[in-house]
Amino acid sequence: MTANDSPPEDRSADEEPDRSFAVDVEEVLEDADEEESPSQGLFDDLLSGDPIFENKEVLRPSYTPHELPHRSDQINKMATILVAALRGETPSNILIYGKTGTGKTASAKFVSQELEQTSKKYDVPCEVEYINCEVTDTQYRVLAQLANKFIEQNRAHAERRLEDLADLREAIEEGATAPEATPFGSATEIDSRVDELEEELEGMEPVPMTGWPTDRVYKEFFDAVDYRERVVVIMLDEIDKLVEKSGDDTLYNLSRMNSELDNSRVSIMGISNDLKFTDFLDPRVKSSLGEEEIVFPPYDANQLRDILQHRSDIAFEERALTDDVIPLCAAFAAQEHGDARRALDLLRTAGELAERGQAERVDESHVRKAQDKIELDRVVEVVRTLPTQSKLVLFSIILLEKNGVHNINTGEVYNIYKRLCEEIDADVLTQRRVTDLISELDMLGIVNAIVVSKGRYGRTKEISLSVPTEETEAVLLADSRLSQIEEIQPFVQARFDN
DNA sequence: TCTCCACGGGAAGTAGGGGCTG
DNA sequence: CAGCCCCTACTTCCCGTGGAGA
Repeated sequence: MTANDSPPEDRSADEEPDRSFAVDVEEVLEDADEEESPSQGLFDDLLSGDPIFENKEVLRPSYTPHELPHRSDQINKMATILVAALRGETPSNILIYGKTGTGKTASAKFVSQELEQTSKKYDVPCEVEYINCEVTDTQYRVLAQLANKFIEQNRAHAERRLEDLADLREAIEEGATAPEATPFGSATEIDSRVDELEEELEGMEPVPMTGWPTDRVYKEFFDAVDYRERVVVIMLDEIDKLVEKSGDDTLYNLSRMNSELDNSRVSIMGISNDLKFTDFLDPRVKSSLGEEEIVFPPYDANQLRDILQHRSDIAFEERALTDDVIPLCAAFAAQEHGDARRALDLLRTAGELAERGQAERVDESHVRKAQDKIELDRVVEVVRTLPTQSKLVLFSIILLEKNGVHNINTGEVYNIYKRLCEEIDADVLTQRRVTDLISELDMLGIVNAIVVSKGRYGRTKEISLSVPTEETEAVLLADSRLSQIEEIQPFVQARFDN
């Protein structure tokens, strides 16, 4: 991962139709053994049926809709605050709260797009930078990423100026007298300006992703922002993750920047899933960051229905859905705390299942199947990408569960875990560490661990699996290291009998 | 009522890998 | 190269703690 590999131009290419076709091919091949193979070509059958989707992209989470039903209040409030940027003033910092899938990010992105467009229209320098703090979760990385974005922009800016100057220079050389209006009357003045710019360009080297002291990165970022006059809105998505992992230093630094900047103004827009995260903040940061607060309440089933209806009109062919599909998706998602992302996912998956099953229309059964599939996919993905040590811990829990032990406690898990480690020759972690791993599994929703006190017999976590045993075990055993366990399983089991 | 189990969980420290500067 | 710095993954140390049973 290098710092300067973010060419945003690729996006349009990504969205070309043949890409989604490519995905479909994979899915078809994957399922080829399940379906009756037709006598004709592999694809003929699939193409011959009525298509269900008209534009599947609309249902993906990456899609930013042009209209966000039931969010106009929040959007208007954001716009009223951010309009200050277009007047060249510093907008108040904004904190946006709301659970996942309540349209926070979509609304914020929508508003920032509008803001940037309007700023171009009126030629006011105003930029929005989006950072997802779940990915970029340390002060260093946030600063480095911001610094690099601005450095890149500044480079582009300086390069444009250079081109302009070159044009001017050429014009002068061709004999035309430079217009009085230009500040660079003579060729020599242009040359010295060119030299200056080239020197500036030399200084604009990207910040490495690791290695520098943080204050140096901060300085670099600071200079890059202050390079020219503008208002910068920094959008920190999942800001609670950042605070949780690396404290409030980043926010403190960012919020006091304005007092030191000469040319530009910075405004922070924080987006958080967690209503209480400001409790951990320094009071100064808290008050400056929370100048304006906007809450996104969860959608209820009716609102979800509107949203789904809205998108499905674009996404699906006419009459591709039976009447009960959208209400059912909405109801399922409303149970999951009004998560619109989940609702859209459900609808898309249901559509895909119908398409694969070559059904003419999407109906209720597809939605139910989709619900199961999404849950299983999530679990499989999470388990598959677990580090080996966590896999071993999880495997220990599964072994215990399979042997009829319920309300498993930490000690039992640790004993089995130790045996497993010896068998596959892995490092044995301390019990302290293993409890942390169990807590992590709990947070991922793979196991359910509650702390209970058994009086005389101590205090422990009671652990139970919250995912299907067989499927999870299969995923674990697919790991190259864990697969060695398969043969020693009877041995481990024998330990229980004594 | 008091004890004391079997851990939970906070804090601080360490090792090792990556990367920079001079 | 040494001397920094940062990050992750872990260890060590240690101070709780809810409640069954003496």
